[in-house]
Amino acid sequence: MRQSRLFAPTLKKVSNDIEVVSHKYMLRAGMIRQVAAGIYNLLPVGWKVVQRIEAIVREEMNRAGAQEVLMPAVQPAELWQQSGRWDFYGPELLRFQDRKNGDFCLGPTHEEVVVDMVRRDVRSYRALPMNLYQIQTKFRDEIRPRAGLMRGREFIMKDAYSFDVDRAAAEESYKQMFAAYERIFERCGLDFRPVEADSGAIGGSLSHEFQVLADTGEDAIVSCPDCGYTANVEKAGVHHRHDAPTGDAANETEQTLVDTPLTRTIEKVSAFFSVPPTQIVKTVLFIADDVPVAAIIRGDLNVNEVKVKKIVGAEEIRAATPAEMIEATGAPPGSIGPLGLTCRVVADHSLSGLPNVIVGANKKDHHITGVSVPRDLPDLEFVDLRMAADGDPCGRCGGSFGFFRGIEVGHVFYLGTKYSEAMKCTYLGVDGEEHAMEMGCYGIGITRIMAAAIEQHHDDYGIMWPMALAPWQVHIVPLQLDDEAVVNEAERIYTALQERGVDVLIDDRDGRPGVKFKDSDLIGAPIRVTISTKSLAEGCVEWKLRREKDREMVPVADVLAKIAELI
RNA sequence: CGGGGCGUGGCGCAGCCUGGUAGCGCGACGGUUUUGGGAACCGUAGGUCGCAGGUUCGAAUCCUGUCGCCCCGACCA
Repeated sequence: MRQSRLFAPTLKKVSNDIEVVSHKYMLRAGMIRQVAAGIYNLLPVGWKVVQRIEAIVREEMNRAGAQEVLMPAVQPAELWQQSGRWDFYGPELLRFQDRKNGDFCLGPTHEEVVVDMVRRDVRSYRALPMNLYQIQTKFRDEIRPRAGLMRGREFIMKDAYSFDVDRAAAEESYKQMFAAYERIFERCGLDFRPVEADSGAIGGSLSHEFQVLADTGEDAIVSCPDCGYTANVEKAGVHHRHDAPTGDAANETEQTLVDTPLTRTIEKVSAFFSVPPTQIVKTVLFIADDVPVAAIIRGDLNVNEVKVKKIVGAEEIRAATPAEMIEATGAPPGSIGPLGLTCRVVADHSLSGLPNVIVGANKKDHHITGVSVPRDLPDLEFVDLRMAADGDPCGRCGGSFGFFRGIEVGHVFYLGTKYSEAMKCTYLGVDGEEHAMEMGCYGIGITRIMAAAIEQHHDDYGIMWPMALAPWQVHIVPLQLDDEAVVNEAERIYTALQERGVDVLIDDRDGRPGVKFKDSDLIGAPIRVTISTKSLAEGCVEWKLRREKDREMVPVADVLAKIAELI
């Protein structure tokens, strides 16, 4: 590509409130431009990188035996009503009507459509297993899109769906996809971890996220250095060490009702009584499928909503509003507690056996001291409700969790028969009976990979593409365009590389060296070859790798071979 | 959905508090000189100040409403 013709409007500056590196550099390198909140144009450079990622994904998906299809972005409500998600999905699903007032939506995912496609034409166990994938534009009307392509409303996704005869076969498909994903992210040059994840609203029971390590990531992950257990904090099990004091009668004290004005938070209660947060019971009220549930935990810890949801077996869960708290407990936020509640109470292991704690009194601005958990709350069952944090004991082995942040670039789910049953996607088995197909679904955020790659590969000057994702592997930068020798040599290398199938960009613009170097660093091709009057006088060109500081003079005759070594 | 902020030539910003000629830097175009890390000079073009009302002799500036965008939190396959 000739840079004089390239539509890559590079910028020296972007607005001050663009903070995330990948967002900034994609704008500055002229890869993307915003159209609306969370909606972007991909300019030639950005699109080229997307195509690189897509090519890798296709190769590995095909290698894993999946078949590519293309499903529509616009989907009829009817299918979503069949799966039950038309009512369940909420405002993230962008709905609209056609001219005949028929209901439609823009697909945020494609379970419904793919199941419909398969159920129409796949009738026999002989056709299974089957794995169908597509690379397609998704739309999710996110509450708050942010950080450029990191969380857009419209984005490009690879989604795959596997169909199998039984659970064992489905798990085999899952494993194949898992392995394919490892190869894909490896080839993309990303430092990533597969982590155990909550399966969320999409359902199913077995689920892993592929997280790219980055401080700007939105997800929190804990990992145990001892046993290797790695999980999203939403899912991570926390070990219960039995280091809590036992409920000795000798330690037990009388309950006392205390007037505690202005103590709405654990910190304030802690300060009021001059006791550590570990001697306070934190009570959090949730509404699980319209029913209030109180979760209690030691004051220094946080309740994991997802764990509560699982324990009570709810479809949906949310924090209660202040009005709901008063209705359920008689007290506003800050004063609720576990004693005398009529709603269900679930307790974290951390409270087991505690003899002398402070709880909310379920009376505005009052707490009760001297509460003994074994004596006063004898019927509790203790479970793991704790939001995993840095240093917490690993749920598998009790080791100490490390904490890091990640960008979710892939997610694999085992779905079971959730959709196939709801939508009657069945096959005729060897036994001559109809069976619901066992499904899995597997997503990769293509545009998000591009953002994640930049998060991991950049410096103060711009992007440092991994070879596999680079829009161009080689950037040729001739400096003196009025020097025929310089131009000729640059053109010779340019043509030779093209003939060898190398993707190469030549800066044939008549500009000053500084401008060319800045743009080159910004766009981030891995190899830069600078050709100047000075270097040619020695029979050399200047060789510079984007990732490395040093430049090197390389004889003109050796350049092509040297490039071949790296590509 | 709660909190905060911003909409002024293509881009980045000042001006607003205290109403009275719309300004700076970059970019673009023409020219001269330049050419190893975002050049200098001369000249040119380009703005209904997000939109709609209101107050006023007069509104980018004050008031009301509205739309859009950004950030934090909550939310999220």
